[in-house]
Formats: sequence, C-alpha cells, structure tokens
Amino acid sequence: MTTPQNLLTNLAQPTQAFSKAEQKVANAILANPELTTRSSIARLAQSAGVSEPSVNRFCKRLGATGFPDFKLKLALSLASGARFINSAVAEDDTAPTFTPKIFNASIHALEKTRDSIDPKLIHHVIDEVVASKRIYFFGQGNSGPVAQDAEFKFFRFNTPVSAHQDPLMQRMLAAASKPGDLFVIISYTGRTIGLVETARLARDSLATVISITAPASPLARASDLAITLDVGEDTDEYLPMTSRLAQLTLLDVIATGVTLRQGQAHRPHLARIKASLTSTRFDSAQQDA
Amino acid sequence: MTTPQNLLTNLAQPTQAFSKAEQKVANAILANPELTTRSSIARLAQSAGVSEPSVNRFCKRLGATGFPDFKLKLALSLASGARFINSAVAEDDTAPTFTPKIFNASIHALEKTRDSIDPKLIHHVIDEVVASKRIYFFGQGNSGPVAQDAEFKFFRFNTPVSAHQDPLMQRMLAAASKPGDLFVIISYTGRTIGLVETARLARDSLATVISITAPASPLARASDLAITLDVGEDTDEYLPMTSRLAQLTLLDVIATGVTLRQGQAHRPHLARIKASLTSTRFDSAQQDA
DNA sequence: CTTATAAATGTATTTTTATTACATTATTTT
DNA sequence: AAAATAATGTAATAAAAATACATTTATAAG
Repeated sequence: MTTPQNLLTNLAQPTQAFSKAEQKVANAILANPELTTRSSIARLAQSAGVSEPSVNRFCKRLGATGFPDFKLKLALSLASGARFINSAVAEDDTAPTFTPKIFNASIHALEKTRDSIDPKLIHHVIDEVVASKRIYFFGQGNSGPVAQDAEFKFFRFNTPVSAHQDPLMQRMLAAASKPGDLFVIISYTGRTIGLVETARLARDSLATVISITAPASPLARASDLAITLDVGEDTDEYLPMTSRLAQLTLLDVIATGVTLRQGQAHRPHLARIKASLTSTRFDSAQQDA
Repeated sequence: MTTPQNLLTNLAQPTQAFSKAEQKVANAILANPELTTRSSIARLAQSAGVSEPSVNRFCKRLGATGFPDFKLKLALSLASGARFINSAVAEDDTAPTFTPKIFNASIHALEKTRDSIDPKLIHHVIDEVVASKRIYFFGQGNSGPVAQDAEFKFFRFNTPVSAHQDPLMQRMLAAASKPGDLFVIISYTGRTIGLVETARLARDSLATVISITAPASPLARASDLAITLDVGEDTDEYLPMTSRLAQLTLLDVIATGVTLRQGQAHRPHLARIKASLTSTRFDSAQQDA
C-alpha cells in the first residue's frame, strides 16, 4: 500500500526534483511503462538518451535497490491500476474511458476497506449476531437497498430478520425493542438524525446496536459496536457509490462468519430455501443474485 | 487476464505434468513466491536443489520467455491477489482469514467485469436511457435491492423512474407500457420465469427492454439490449454476492454516462436534490450513500 | 570573469545473472 | 537387455547490471 502503488504517479509529478538525465529517464518510462517492465537497462538508457548508470542511479533515487527491483515495483504499480485511481471522471470522458475509471474506483474502495478492517471487531459483531434473537436492518436513502440486501442474506439463518427503510417504522421498532434484539444501522455519513435517534431509543431499551458508518460520527458514538468505513476521497463527485459496495461486502463477510460459526447444524435449512426457489426458474437450480 | 493470474494457482495444481526437477522448482517457488520474485536464477536453483538450466526450462514450460519474464509474471499474479481468488472460504476459516478472501473475491469479480464490458454496448444503453420518457427497474429476490438502488441513482435525472420488486406490479406495468418506456430488468440467472415474461410483455407493447443478466439466458434473448455479466465460478458457495456488486457498478457506469451526456444542463436539478436533504442531517451537507 | 568546488553524467571495467550448447544420466520401449 | 528417448546437469557463452573512476557541466566565491 505504500511505495509500489505510487511509483508511477510519483514519476509523473512535476514537483519531483529530477536532474536533466533523470527527467529523461522518467519521461521514457512514462512513455511506455508496460514496455519498461520488460526492458533491459541498456534498452531503457538508449530510449531515454542517457547512459546506463544514469538509469541505475534513477532507480536507486526512487527507493529501489537497483534496476531489476525497480522494474518489479513498476510492474506491481501498473497491476494495481494506480493509473486510474486518482483520475476522476471528466466532462469529456466517453464510455470506453469512464467505464474502467468507475470500476477501478470501486475496486480501489474495496481494497482500501479490506486493508482497514479489524478482524477482531468482525469477530465481535459475529458474536452479537449469533447471540441475537431478532435482527433488524435499518437504512435510509441510498443505504435502504443495502439494508434490504442484508435482509436477504441473513434470511438464511434461523434468526428472524427484517429490513426497514421507513423512518417511522424504524422509530417504532426501536422504541418497542427488548434485550436480545439486534439493530444493524447502515449510514454512510452517520449523521442522519432519524437513525441516530433510533439507535439511542434501541439502546435505551437494552437492545444491541451495531452500525456500519463513518468514523467518529454521531451514529458511531451512539452504537454498541461501530464498523467504520472510510472509503475516502470522493473523487467521484457525480454519484457516490463505492461506499455501498464496501457496506455490501462487509455484510457478506459478517454473514459468512455467522454461517461458519453455526457450522454444519444449519445446512438442511439452507437446502430447503434453495429448493423453494427452483419452481420459479426456467431450469437450473441456481440462485438468483 | 490469462496467464499471469493463473500462474501461481497453476503451480499448485497437482494435475500439472511436471518432471521431478520441475516439481522441485515448483515447490521451491510455492514455498516463498514473494521471495522468488526477487531471486536470481542461481538462488532459486540452489534452494530447489536443481541446476540452473532446469529452472530456466521450467520457466519456459510455463509460458514465460525466460527466468526474468517468469519472475515478472509471478509478481503480477501475486499482486492480483490470485492467491486467494480460488481459495473458497473453508470451514476452519476465522475472521482474519475469511475477511480478505471475501473482499478479494469481490475485487476479482469487478476486475473481470471491467475487462469484459463492451463500451459500445454501454454507449447504446446510454442512448436508450437518454431517449426514454420513463424508466422502470425490475428485479426479484436478491436483485430487488439492486433495482431499488438504481432507482435512487436515476432519480437524479429528470426522467420519471421507479423500481419494482413485486411480480404482479411488474407484470401490470409491462402490459400497460407504451413506446418511450424503458424497462431495465436485472436478474443474475436470466431464468426467472416472471421476469422473462415481463420482458416479452413490455416488448409486445413496443417499449424498450434492457437486461443486466447472464449470457445466452432466456432473459438476454427476450431483451432489446442485454448487458451480460459472467462473474464466473461460484467458488463462493456460501452466499453469492459478487454478481450484485458488478450489477451495481455497471448501473453506476450507466448513470454516469447519462450524466455526462446531459452535461451542464441538469446541474441545477442536482443541486436542488442535494439541498432538500440537508435538513435531515446533523451537519455537513454530504450525501448519504 | 575567472577559478575552485561540487554536482551530474558518461566511459570502461567488473561482477552478476541468464542462456545456450553439449555431455551425461536416467527412463522407457521393444 | 539394448536402443531410443527424455530428463538433467556441466561448462561455456552471452547478456545484463553494478561499480569505480574519469570527464564534463553547472554553481559559487573571489
């Protein structure tokens, strides 16, 4: 997550204090980074119009132990798609250019989330889910569908589960809750007033509240456990979505954890659900997703 | 998307017809692939207990032009997280081990989708969306929340839009449709009987039908335009989800395309929506997602 | 405007690394 | 068991990279 990813972007930055020869090398690499990863030092030196030791020095200056190590890091940096990550969609983009940009932004968000998740917290969350007698998923606006998706996922377990998007219903359920009830509240900002109040109501009734939300937000503070997602810079000013993918994947992680915890015991239950769906299909017993 | 990703997995497969010396090389690499990417051929030969040419031959057998090329491909294969991709979640996994597995599976699915999307098709879809007078998003089961998410995304445009999960409502709307109506039908399998019939009904009424579904499925055939997603091997036998992420991202791509197409004209409309949400927040005008 | 100094770059050499040609050893087939 | 074939290793060669050192170029002080 440190050097490799930024190597290419580093090269391109005009702020870099490169000497003349080094700048030539940087330009030659930037002209065709892909090729550089398969070039010899002699070839690159020639195409840059400098001597071989200059290339070597360039590599060392950028933190590599030598030219081969530099090539390796360059290849890694290319593979991680760093080229696109910071490039927001622009006015003059067309389908072939903005499509990979959006996918890369999503991929990047998932990578970031993956690397920032604390497994111990996940473990605790799974504990709570397994211990609960009833689960409610709450979300408003864009997070509504995420809550609904979670309902489908968790329906597979024997614990009663439901998702709600209506603020009034959420409030009523929270007020009427009791110990053993688990509320999973999803909000990107963690600042939606209704949801924060709902969390407080539920905790007043001694129910458990887990939130999937922004770090240090009011909702995070109002929860027993908060899984905080900082998907970061909204380069994507048009329509934020990456956070939802992170939320969905996170819920999948939790659901998987619960499945593993329950072990073999619940397999028949799953098979029954699957079987109940086959009649609605043309053929193939595969699950709609 | 071909060799690099599979290199490591290839090595590990016992089905591979390796000679004795080659097997030793494979084992030595598998013992520490990360180190191998930075090793010389001599070092690897020694740690494998074979001669240098044996290592070289091994590399060529696996499709590389030589040892350096092999190292490059190996590094790439490591970077893409290939290690985890085919490793399904196992019974004895714990939070620290299955969490990255699930994230990697999702990331892989998005990468695969990104590389398989035809921008021309996206372009056509955007054409249809822009040309439509009314948009309906249909999904059932797990695809229901996806449709709902799409509704939120497309609500930002001036075209009336709604999402429906109820089969009866879907059927009624399709039957009552007219030219200028656009139906976007989301189904992972493309075999849900109700949705396929709905598509036919809509087309009978001269409405346009776009589906996001499986290749060569009944639904794909019943649509005017079909964006087919083959997220592939369901290693993830527990809870399929990767396809939904691909669908969501794809819808985001389309929505972005529409935004770009409409250009500046609709900016005030967006600003109005954003403003209407601020009063429901603790502070910060940020958008819930 | 020179001259000392330091920085940057290149040349030539050495060292390391990878590949090839060929000999030897195992393995299979008849 | 002998011939043929495949597999592997040894030794030589070629390629690549790094180093030491010379030369040039730039910079600053007098």
